[in-house]
Amino acid sequence: MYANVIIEISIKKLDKYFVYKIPKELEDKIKIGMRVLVPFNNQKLEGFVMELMKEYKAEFEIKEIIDLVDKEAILNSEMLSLGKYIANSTLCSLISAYQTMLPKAYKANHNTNIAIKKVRYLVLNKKIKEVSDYIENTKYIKQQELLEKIIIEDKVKINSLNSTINTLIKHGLIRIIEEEENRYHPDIITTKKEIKLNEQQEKVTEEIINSLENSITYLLYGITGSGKTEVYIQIIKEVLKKDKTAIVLVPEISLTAQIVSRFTNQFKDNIAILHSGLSDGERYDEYRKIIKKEVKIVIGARSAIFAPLTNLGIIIIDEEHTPSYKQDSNPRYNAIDIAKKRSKYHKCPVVLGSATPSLESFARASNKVYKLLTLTKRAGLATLPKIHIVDMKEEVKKHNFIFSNLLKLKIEEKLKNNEQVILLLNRRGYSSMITCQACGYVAKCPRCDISLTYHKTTNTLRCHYCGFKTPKYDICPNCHSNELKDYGLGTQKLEEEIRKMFPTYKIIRMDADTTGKKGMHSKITKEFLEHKYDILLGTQMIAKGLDFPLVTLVGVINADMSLNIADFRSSERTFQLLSQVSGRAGRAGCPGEVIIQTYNEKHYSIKYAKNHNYLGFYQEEMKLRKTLKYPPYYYLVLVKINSKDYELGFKHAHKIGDFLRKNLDKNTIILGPTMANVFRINNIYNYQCIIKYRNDDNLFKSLKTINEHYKKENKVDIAIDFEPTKL
DNA sequence: AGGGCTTCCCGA
DNA sequence: CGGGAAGCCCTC
Repeated sequence: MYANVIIEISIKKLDKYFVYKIPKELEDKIKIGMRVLVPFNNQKLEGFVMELMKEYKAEFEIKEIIDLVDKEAILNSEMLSLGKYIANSTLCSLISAYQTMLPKAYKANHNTNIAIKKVRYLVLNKKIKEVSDYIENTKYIKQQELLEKIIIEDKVKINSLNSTINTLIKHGLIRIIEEEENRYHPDIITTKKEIKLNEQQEKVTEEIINSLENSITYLLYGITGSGKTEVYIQIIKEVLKKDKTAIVLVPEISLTAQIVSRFTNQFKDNIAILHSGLSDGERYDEYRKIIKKEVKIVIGARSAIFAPLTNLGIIIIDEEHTPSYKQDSNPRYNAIDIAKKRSKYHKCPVVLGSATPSLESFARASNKVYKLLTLTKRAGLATLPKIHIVDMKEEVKKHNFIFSNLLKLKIEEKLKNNEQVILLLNRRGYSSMITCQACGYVAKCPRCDISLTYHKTTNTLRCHYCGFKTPKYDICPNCHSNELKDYGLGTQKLEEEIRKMFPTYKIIRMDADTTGKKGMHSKITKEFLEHKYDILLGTQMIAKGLDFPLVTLVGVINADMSLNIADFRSSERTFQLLSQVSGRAGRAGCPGEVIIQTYNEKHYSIKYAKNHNYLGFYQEEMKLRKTLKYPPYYYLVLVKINSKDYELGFKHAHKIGDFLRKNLDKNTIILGPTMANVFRINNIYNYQCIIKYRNDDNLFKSLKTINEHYKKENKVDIAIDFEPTKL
């Protein structure tokens, strides 16, 4: 017998089947989806068995499989076909598709030693009666204590042996057992008891429950605080009753103790949790719970969509508009896509939930591709917060550069009432750039076309693209004057300013720099929730999914930052961000207020956010998308052409542009090649073509041809991104 | 990816 | 002439 195997090297050139002979003794053990150890060009490598064949004729020498890696296949048939679907639809290598579907513990050459953690316990080896007799007759207190402890607790965990234990074992009174241990124990906060659903929630839940056997995609559009999570929980309860399983996806950043607790309070240990905060070992343990069918619910970030649950009954994707559901590196898959694929396989519904659905999703709901369900009322007694817009152009005249009078006033007021405040500023670091007042010099990254950000806490200048850092200097390297000045506002400077303004209050900053270490994110949110701080300031990571009952004021320091990004989605992103962060204010009964500071107070995404008017925003933005020929009216493909060699990149970018123009439909629009937004990153030059199309039969075939062609090219790298999240 | 083989460049 | 870096090829 022979096997077609894919090799665990994720390189475009090796993206094909290799044939191996199966040794006689492995013939009845080997299965498709198993990992095998094979000889490959003087190396021993791992690979996946993709096909089994009785005969194979070849003009090259066929080598033998060395051994099986697992006893069972680690890719079941659904996963096998999902991987092929990803490879085919995103034009990535098959092996990289499987690698993203599996936890690191199943990958070859994962240098870390991820083993199953075993813990030793002491248990009784004799009847309690005999042990009790022994306790009464022995004179050793240590032995008595230990035996009593075992009697009470059934089993006692030990790290090492000692003479007490050894003696008792020798007497046959106790013995050691080994058990597998799960490393991950999420922080559990006991949350409010089960809330009674309001009429709307009831109706929505019922609608979904009534068609749990169908592969339908629902768009659950529910304003912030309308109790979407409660609806999810009710649906899952129903799914479990049918002995089926559930996947819940949430954005990475909101996968904190808070949301997890909502589910664990309800479903106890019937849940596996998968997110990037876990160590490889913890992740392995969580994953094994799924394989061993110990859990029926999986909650996780993007890649949890691949959880190998069988008999899926529902897939829920919360905050469906979040761009992070699309992976923006190699297998450029979209978790929502995968969800739909799995929903077809399992004949179960997908629920996409959001307070600010993506235009694509809402348009699909309007066209009846998705079934629209709405929640328009906030759960409980909460009302929507009042939103004030502050025109910063006027404030600047009063020399208020960071805080408007109104914001200052309101912060004081809330703090005096012993309430909490959240401030959003979507830029980390201290200031956005360093320039010389004398000669106009701007500090730039030597490897990228981007100016360096000053980080005061480490006194360094950093590049937010490639990670380059250099100590801050006070003398201009160009004209040697000492007139270097920093411009722009980052979270570090904001923190400094607030501390100056409110020295007696406790302030905490949350951004990529303060949450770098494992567990910091949940630590900060937990402590803020416990009111150990009065003000939380941070980047957009504070905007999502968190629920702080004492927060009555949310301030957006500069709403223009996300507006000024050159991307056709910047208005949509701004509207979503403002709506999300506004939702943080005034949840549990006490009314909330939001202050948005901006230089574009007339901009429609700010105006509609002020009035909590999603539909108004949707309609206005859709008009624009239509005239500008952007999604949802057109589909997009981004073709990136990268090279270390400026000239070569240019040449190939044009070659690709010409090829596309020659081969694609005449109604398809091809933009470029142009230099990418940031042309040079880490000394690599980035060119791009953008394709806009509605339907084009030649498109996929042509892109595939390009992709195949550049597998062989070493000096130019291309990446094809279907439905990119940013341009 | 990574190892082996060829090519090419330069010098105490 | 020789060593070492750089480029190129192959992998069932």
